[in-house]
Amino acid sequence: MTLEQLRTFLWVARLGGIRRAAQQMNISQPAVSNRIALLEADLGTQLLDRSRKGVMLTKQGVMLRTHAEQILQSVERIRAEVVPPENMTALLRLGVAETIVQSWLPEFLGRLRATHPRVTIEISVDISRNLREHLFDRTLDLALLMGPVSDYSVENVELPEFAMAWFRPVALEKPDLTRVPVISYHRQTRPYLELRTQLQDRYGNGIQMFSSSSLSAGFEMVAAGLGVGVFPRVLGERMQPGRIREFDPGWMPRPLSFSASYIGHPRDALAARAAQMAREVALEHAAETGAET
Amino acid sequence: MTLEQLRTFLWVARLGGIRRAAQQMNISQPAVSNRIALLEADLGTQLLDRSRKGVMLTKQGVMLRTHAEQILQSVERIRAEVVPPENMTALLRLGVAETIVQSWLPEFLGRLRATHPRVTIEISVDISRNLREHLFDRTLDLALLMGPVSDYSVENVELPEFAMAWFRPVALEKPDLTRVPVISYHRQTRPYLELRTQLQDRYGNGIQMFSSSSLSAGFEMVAAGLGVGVFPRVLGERMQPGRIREFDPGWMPRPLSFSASYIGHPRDALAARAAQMAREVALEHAAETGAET
DNA sequence: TATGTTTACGCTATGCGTAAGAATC
DNA sequence: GATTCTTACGCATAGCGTAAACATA
Repeated sequence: MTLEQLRTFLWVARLGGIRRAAQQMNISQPAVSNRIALLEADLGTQLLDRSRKGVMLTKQGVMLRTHAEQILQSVERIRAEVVPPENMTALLRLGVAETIVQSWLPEFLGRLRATHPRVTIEISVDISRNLREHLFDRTLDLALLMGPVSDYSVENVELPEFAMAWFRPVALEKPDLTRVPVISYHRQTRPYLELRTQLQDRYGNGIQMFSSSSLSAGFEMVAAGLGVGVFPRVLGERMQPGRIREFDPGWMPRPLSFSASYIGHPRDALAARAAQMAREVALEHAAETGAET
Repeated sequence: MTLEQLRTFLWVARLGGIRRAAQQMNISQPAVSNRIALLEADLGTQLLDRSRKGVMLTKQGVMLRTHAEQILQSVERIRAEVVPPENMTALLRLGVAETIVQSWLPEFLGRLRATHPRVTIEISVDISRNLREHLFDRTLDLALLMGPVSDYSVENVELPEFAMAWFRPVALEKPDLTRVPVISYHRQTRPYLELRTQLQDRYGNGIQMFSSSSLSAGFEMVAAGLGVGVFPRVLGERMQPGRIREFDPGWMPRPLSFSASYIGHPRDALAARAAQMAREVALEHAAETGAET
């Protein structure tokens, strides 16, 4: 019995097929078949019922699964507790929503690289909707996104909220929301949809909205006089300084809630640790700027 | 990280030396060095302090040890619970005291072979003193001996006691213990030593004792008229039928207590199971013959 | 035929033992 | 110099991927 055999067996059990497990593990499908066959031979008992659509666990397979999960969890704990962080070698595929990029991501990356210098970090900036998807297909280990991700398999570490604010070009002193376009997040994000609903409730259907998948582009549009913007307050203080102003039309959209989310099963100790670190950095950042909550 | 590496590390930790671990595992000493080196490289941290006299665990080594023991215990549990007994392939090196051989060993072996047909059983019959020793140097997996073995590393499963009795040759109606030799167990066994003390307390130093490392030889000596014997009562009923008689000199030695003993750390699931089975068989046997307790 | 498995087979790289080297008392 | 661990090196083989065969709906 080897740990690779157990790990392979668990992927087969989790994904319900040898082919799928092979794909997940980036090895050939016969290699998985072989590992399972060796494990079965070693234990002298059948673990899988092979059928047309994938595989089912036998009674022994079910029992093995429990133990195997425990074992691999212990292995994870070894990596988390025994290995000094500065020696930890791994790849962390990190997905980040742009709002985070523009506020405290640099501090977070700095801290992460300081404590885990041998960890390679691979960053994808995307809208939360896509980040969530990539979390599920396991092409991301950790996502800093508009959360939480409500799925039983995902662990969410709550991050501080971002208070929203209205921004206008300097020239436009008293914007009339029924006549000026409102610029905000990407069409497929929650804040965009919420904002549209609220605008329609208050001002009817005549409202014109622009959406931008890039925050800085959105701010640029506001600064250029194309309309007013609804963005996190803290970002306005550092983007387009002097070219935009905050204003109060009498109401505010809800603050944006973010989370650091990762797959909890199988547990990735590094992702868990990084998520906690993200929370710490974000809280410190919020305390300094004093504005996010 | 592989299970072999963890197992090897544990032996090094337990025995305090790479050479000793190699000896224990029946592999070359550089092989052990290499496994440890690979494990250290994998975890990116030093696990052992190499010194002149064996090795010491580092802080990380101590932490790893705990987790590794847990992991290998889980592996043991898999073998014990997931594998059907009839498919369990293993070698059980069994040490047995002759008293057991002469009473219920055959039933025990029969049951063991029935439930675990693929397990190879290797039997050594010896006096308990030597069995105990071979348990410690790990050349025995399980010993059925006069117990218990009082050592923190040994698990003892209590077996039914054997009541003792006095036997005489048919011809010698009323033996005088001060004049007739007393025949019993091997010189280095506890019952022999206890018996000698009691005889000296009661009759002074004049007592003559014969000892036999073979029970059947001891009975033969009694039958042949060389002296009286002190042996488990149940054995007298089947050995030398008709040629010996029980008698009562007014006192009895203490009953013999036996145990099924095995090393508890690292735990051997098969030995543990066999020990329980020995207890069951022995209790049934005692109930049938009705004489042992 | 489409899907998912096992079997067959050549090849690479891991990990063994032997033998020699290095360190420590 | 005795003891114990590491390094060096040739070699066997465990386990990989490719390709083909097999099973089942």
